[in-house]
Amino acid sequence: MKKRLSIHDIARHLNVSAATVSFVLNGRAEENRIRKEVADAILQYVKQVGYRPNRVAQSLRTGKTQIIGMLVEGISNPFFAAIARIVEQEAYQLGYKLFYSSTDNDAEKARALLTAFRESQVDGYIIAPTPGMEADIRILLEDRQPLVLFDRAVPGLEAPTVVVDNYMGAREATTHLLANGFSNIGFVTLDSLQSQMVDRQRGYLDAIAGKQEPAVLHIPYSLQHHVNVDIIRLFIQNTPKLDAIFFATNYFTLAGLEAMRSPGMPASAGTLGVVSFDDNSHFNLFSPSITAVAQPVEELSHAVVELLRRQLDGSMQERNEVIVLPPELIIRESSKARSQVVKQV
Amino acid sequence: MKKRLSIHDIARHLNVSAATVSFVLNGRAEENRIRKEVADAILQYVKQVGYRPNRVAQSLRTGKTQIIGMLVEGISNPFFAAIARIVEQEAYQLGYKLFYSSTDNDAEKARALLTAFRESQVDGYIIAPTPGMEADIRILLEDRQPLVLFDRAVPGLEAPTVVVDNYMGAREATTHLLANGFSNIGFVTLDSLQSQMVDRQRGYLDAIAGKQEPAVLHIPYSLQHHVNVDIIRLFIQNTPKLDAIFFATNYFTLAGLEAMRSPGMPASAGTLGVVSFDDNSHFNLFSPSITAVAQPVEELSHAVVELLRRQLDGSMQERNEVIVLPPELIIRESSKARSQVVKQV
DNA sequence: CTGAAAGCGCTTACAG
DNA sequence: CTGAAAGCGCTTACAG
Repeated sequence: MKKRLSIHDIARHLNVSAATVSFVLNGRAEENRIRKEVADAILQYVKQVGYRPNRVAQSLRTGKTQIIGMLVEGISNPFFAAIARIVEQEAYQLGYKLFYSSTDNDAEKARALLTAFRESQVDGYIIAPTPGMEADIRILLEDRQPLVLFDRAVPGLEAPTVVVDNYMGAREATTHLLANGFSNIGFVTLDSLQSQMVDRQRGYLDAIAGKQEPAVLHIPYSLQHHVNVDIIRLFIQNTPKLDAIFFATNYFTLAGLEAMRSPGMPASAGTLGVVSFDDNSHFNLFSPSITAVAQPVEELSHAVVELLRRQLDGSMQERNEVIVLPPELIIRESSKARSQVVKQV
Repeated sequence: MKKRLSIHDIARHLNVSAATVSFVLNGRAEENRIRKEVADAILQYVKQVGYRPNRVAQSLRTGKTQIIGMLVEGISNPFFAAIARIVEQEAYQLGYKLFYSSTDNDAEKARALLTAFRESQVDGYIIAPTPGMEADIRILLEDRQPLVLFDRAVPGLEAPTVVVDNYMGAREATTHLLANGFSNIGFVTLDSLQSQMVDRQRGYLDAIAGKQEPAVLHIPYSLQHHVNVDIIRLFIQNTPKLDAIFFATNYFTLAGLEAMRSPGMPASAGTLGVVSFDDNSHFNLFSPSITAVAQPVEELSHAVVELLRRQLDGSMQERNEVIVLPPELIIRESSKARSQVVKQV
């Protein structure tokens, strides 16, 4: 009960060698011309005693762990949770387990996690890179570790990458607001030089160019939620002509909605147009429901796994493919022209 | 660059034995009376070449992986995501990595995951048990694997467990609705015999006893979201006097809110009182904001880690401790008295 | 104070 | 057709 059986225990009991057991268990009985009776006896006995090979020993011997390490920004962010979920399933089909951890966008933490993955000999890496990870990723590339970046590119680094067209998504969303009659659109974003944020801001700026002055709020990362709410509240109060806000990421949308409802806000806050980057399963339940730039989570996950698979099986030559997927604007009530909103209330 | 260094490479380069390097690296230089110059030279060289021990080899030798395997129902469920996040951090403090996977409440999938954990030689298990997992968990217990169950108990199984008081939470929520004048409260729950669901239903039934007839809707697990919406819509339409609904789990609340808004619903649907089991960071942004029975996620996570720690370090004697935490009713708008819209029958 | 050697549980070239 | 042996990279009791 206590002691787990080893392959030698199995072999001894059946009067064969460990090698024979190993071949049978790995489906290589045929090519090693093991007699069918022997193979069957092994399979039957293994099943009977519930023998399970020790993956640690297998890994030490083969150098493969069949594990993929994934670094997301935060697993409680629905966007990353959804991707992790799908990647997990697809990886499983390929015979890999997926282990994921959250970086909180902190390079130190990301580095520690990467080291842990490295020491654990994972077979491949899927990474939403934090700022400051460039050197670490470069080392992985030099050591020819299978690797895919997603959600954001690392400037100056050629690596297999999957991103959405953040620029297009942001420009389209802003243009949509303008078309619906909003004329003083604010942009609330992360104070970050990460590619996805820079691109979203460019999209916003290009859309409003010549039509209004920019009204951009940069919020530092990893403040507490209620601080974000306060900052956005001040922004709204101090930007008098504001009639709409485009939030560059989903948790700012939530903070922004809370800010608009907080006591002491000007009445106009309730009628601000709203668009969010990143969709959320709850956005259609809000009142008004929230217009969002949805990232194609399925396609994105699929592309990530595919790029990794081609490295794992050695079929990828040049490791510089960048896949850019189009986001989709999902139009709901929060961005409707004001007259329509009034009718609804 | 390509070949990773082994402890022997380090030893050879410094003209010491691998044993010496190993002792120094593991902070056991003192007790093995390694000369300080030797120890310093090793540390310095190791740092210089960036040597990283191979955890796979360490694990094979020591039998410990410093990994904890965690099985949740679904990592994209905010309740489980929050717990996984906190447990991950606390485990990390104790020197353990946390690997989590989703069972989807499917015993087959859970069993496969458990096998994978087992083969990977994880040092401990944290499990939200699915129905039908009893035998598997019993085996783990018999093999004296460190183990904590959470969110639900397995009837007939003595194991370290952390749950909230589902009965009290549900009874309190129902009583709250009654006190606010609702008199025909529906209960929408999972068609499941799992302890947490059974307890919530008992809480509801005890609260309404003698005050109204039960109006319970049992929905099978793992239907698609829109099917849940349809089922709840029919339930509302076919329960004419219904004036409030208590949803037994968070995704039913979301489906229910969507059902209430769907076209063709009686006007009264908009004024139904609502309480949800499980809070959600978005519930205060809904209109009306949603009253919820919140589980104490921090305390729960902390208790789970503590119970596991005491098994990992051998300080737990009897493995039958069950920790029951009180949930908290968070009162928001959706359960307010509807004095002005009371229609007497 | 330090080294040589065994062994964790596998896989795989090699020999017969 | 099958077995004996080496070796993956560590740790640790043992010897000196």
